[in-house]
Amino acid sequence: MRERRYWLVKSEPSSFSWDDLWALPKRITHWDGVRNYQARNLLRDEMKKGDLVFFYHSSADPAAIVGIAEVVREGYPDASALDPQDEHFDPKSDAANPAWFVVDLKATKKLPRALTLAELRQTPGLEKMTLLQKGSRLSVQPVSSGEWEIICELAETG
DNA sequence: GCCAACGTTGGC
DNA sequence: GCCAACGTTGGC
Repeated sequence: MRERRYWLVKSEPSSFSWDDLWALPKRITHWDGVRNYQARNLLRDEMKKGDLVFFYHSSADPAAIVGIAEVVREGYPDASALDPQDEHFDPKSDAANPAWFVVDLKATKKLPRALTLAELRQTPGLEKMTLLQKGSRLSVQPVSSGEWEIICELAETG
């Protein structure tokens, strides 16, 4: 077993929120619709069962980390890319050689309080966090174990 | 709603 | 392979 790694995924709550995930049977969803190669590589190759994931609300008021999920199934092809009826359909992808991948995420813990982007920016130790880099738009991104601990502690205080 | 930053596309 | 144009993301 490799050591557990940590991640962050973004979702716009107007399309799919933390509460939406929490309300699902088993609180599990396919993390589909990602159409960025860097993020795809993480979904396909790097995110492993048991890894933990911050759930982040983007384009929200306020933008914030709101919960923790766990990877419960590792990378497999994204069916939405193959479905012409789906808004994420990609005509360049095909079943024999899928371009896009998903993992399954299960909501495991709602944070005691939301951690806003503004608060994260003011927190020592998070200066290098991918989320906080200027122009960072990656919707699936790695979080270091140090960053993970700082953020979890922050959620328990204040 | 604005706009900066980024990724992708396509002409050359 | 370069780079301008375009579409998207996402904070403010």
